[in-house]
Amino acid sequence: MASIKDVAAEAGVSVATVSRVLNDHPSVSVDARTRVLAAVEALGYRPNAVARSLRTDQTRTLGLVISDVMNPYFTELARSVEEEARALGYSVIFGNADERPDLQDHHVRTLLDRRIDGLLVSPTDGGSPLMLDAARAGTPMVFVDRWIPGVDVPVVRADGRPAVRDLVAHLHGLGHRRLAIIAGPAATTTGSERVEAFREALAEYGLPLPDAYIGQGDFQAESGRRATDAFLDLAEPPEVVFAADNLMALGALDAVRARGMRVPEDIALAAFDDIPWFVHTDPPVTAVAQPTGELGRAAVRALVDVIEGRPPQSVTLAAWLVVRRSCGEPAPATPPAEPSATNRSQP
Amino acid sequence: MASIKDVAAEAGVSVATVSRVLNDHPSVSVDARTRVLAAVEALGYRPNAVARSLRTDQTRTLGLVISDVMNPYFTELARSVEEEARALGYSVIFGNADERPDLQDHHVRTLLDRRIDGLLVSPTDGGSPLMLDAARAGTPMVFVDRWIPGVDVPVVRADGRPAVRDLVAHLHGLGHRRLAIIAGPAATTTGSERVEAFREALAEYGLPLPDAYIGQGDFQAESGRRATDAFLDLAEPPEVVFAADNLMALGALDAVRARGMRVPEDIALAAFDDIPWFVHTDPPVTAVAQPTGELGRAAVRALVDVIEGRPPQSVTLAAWLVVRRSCGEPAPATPPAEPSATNRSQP
DNA sequence: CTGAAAGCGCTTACAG
DNA sequence: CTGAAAGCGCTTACAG
Repeated sequence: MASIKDVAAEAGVSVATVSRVLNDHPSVSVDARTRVLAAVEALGYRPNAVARSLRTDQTRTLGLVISDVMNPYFTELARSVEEEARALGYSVIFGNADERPDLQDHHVRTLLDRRIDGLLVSPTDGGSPLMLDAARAGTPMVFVDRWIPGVDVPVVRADGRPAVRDLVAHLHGLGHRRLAIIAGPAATTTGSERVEAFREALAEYGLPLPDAYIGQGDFQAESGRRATDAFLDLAEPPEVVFAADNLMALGALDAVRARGMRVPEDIALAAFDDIPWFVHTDPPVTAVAQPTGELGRAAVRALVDVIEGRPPQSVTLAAWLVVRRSCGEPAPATPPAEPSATNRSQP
Repeated sequence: MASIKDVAAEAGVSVATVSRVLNDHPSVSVDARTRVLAAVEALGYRPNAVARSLRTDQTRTLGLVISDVMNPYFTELARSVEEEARALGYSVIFGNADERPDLQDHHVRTLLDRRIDGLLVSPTDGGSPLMLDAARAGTPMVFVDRWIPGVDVPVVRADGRPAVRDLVAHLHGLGHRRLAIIAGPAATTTGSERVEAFREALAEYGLPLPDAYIGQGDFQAESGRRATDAFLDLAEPPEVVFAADNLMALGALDAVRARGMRVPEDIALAAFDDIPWFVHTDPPVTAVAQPTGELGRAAVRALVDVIEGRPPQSVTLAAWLVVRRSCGEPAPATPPAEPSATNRSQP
C-alpha cells in the first residue's frame, strides 16, 4: 500500500508538502498541489488513519457501548448515533454488552485502548470501577438512555414518567385494579425508574404494588417469560402485566401463549418501548414510545461538544403513550395520531 | 495518559524490556518482569493500540459492512460476528450501508483507511469499483449472505432453494395458484436468487410467475408496502404474497391492514427470514428461516483463515421452512418442532 | 511556499 | 537477559 513517501517521490516534493496538500493547508503553491493530487490519484493513495491518529492524538472515532444490540430500541439508537456521528465527521465503534457488566467492561477497555475520542454509554449496571475511573480521568463521556448517579457526566434520555401515568390512567379506566410490572435490573436507572413511576401512578389511584406483582427481569425475553409464568401461578394473578421493555413483553407473550391463554381477555399487556411489530401482533400492543432517533442524535451532539471543548448539555425528552388493543381498549372514538408502522415518530 | 516510557522509568528498565513483558516474550528475568508489572499496575498503564498497530501493521480489527442494521436478520448476523471475532481475539467495526451503495462505499473506504485486518461484507449492489479493487489488491475479504459473482472471495451463505420449494409445495397444497413475490434489488444475489428459486418451484407445478406478480422491492418496509398495494390494485390480485425479507413482509402487513383486509382470508403472506415476532403477529407468519448465528460465526472463521494465511473455505448452510398460519394452514396434526420465540434455532 | 527534522508510542532485530 | 536504535506513516513547528 502506497505511503506518503511514495506520493512525495512521485510528485517530486517532500512529504511535508504532500501532507499540507492532504490537509488543505493554505500555503502550498498551485503547482505543487496539482502534482501531489496527480500522484495521489496515480498511486491510489489513501492516508493511513492509524499513523495520523498516533501523530495528532485524535482518532475521530466515538465508542458506543450499548446494553443489548438485539433489542430493537438499542438497534435504532445505534443507528441514529452512527448517522449523526458521520454527519459530524466521526466514525463509531460499537460494543454490545448484552446486559453483562463483564462484557461492558471488556468493550470499554478495548475502546479506551483504541484511543477513541469519546465514549457514549448506556450502562448495564451501577457503574464499574473501570468506567468510573475513565469518567474521572477526563475521558469525554455521555450517558444515553441509562445513567449512573453521582458521576459528572451529561445524560441524554427520555422521561417516561408522564407516559406511565397516562398508561395507568388508561388501565384504571378500563377497570383493571391488579396491575403487575416486569422490571429491569434495579442497578440500572431505567430498571428502577420505571418501577417507581408505575408505583407512584398506581398510588394516585389508591392502588398498591405488592411485591408479588413485581417481577424481576433483566430486559431480555427469557426473563419476561419467567416473570409472567410466576404471575400466572399466583393464587390471585394480576389483570395486567406491564413489561419494562419490548423484549420482556415478547417473553410475556410467549408465556401467555404457551398456556393457551389470550391477551387481553385473560390478561392485559403493555410495554415500555414501542416497535413497528407491535402494530401487527395479536393483539396490537399498547406501549410507551420514545423519541429514539432524536435521543441518539442529541447524545452524539453532547459528546462532540465535550470533545471539542464546548459546554455539553444534558437532554431529557418526552416519551408518550400509544394505545392499542392489548389492554382491552375498544378502538377510541377519535383515534390519536399514531406513528406509522415502521417509523418511530418523533413528538 | 501513561506511556511505555513512564512505565520504563518507574520500573527502572528500558522500554524494550517493558514491551517484552507486555508481549509475553520469553527472555525476561523474573525480577524485571515483576518490577514492570508493578509499574504497570501503579500507573494504570494501558498500551496504546494505535501505536502498536502502526508498528506491527495489524489492528486485530475486522470490518463488517452490513446492508441494513435495522433488519433483525442483519442485527443478529452482526451480533454473532462480533461474538466469534471476540473469541478469536479480534474487535469488529460495523458500517451500516442502509441498502445504499454510496454509504457502503463510504464505510468500505473508512474501514480500509483504518487498516482493518479483514473485511466482511454483505454487498448492497453488484460491486462498486472500490470494493472490487480492494478485493483484487489482496485485502482479506469474505462475503456473507450476499455476494458478488466473478470475484475470488469466499462466500458464506444459506441456500434457500429447497426451503422455497417446500414453501411453494405448501402453498400449492392449500389450493393457491396465483402466487406473487416481492423481490429485493436484482443487483443483489439474494434479490435475484429468491425470485429464481420461486420461479423454478412454481414451474414444477406448472404455475407461471407473470411480471405483474413480481414486485420490485429494496428489502425495506416501505417498498413492501408499495409492492403490495400494486398487487392489490390488480384486476386479478395474487392469492399469496411472498416477501423476500422480513421488513418487506412488515410493509405488506401494513398495506393489507390499511385496506381493512385480512391475512390469510383475503390474501396469504409468507416471508424470507424468520424472526421471533412472527410467532405473535396476527396471524403468525410462515417463513423461511436461516441459521443466522452460524452464518456469522462461519464467516468470521473464514475471514480469520484468510488473514492468518490458512486456506479459506466457502460455506453454504441450509435454510428451512417454518409453517405457521399466514397462508391459511390449519394447525398441522403433528406440529413440527418449532424454534422457540426468541432463539432462532439451528438446523 | 518548501523541506529537513523531530516526535507520536510502540516493537524488534542487533549487539552485548 | 537487556538496552540503544531504527522505523512504522504521519504532522507540524522551525528555518529558510
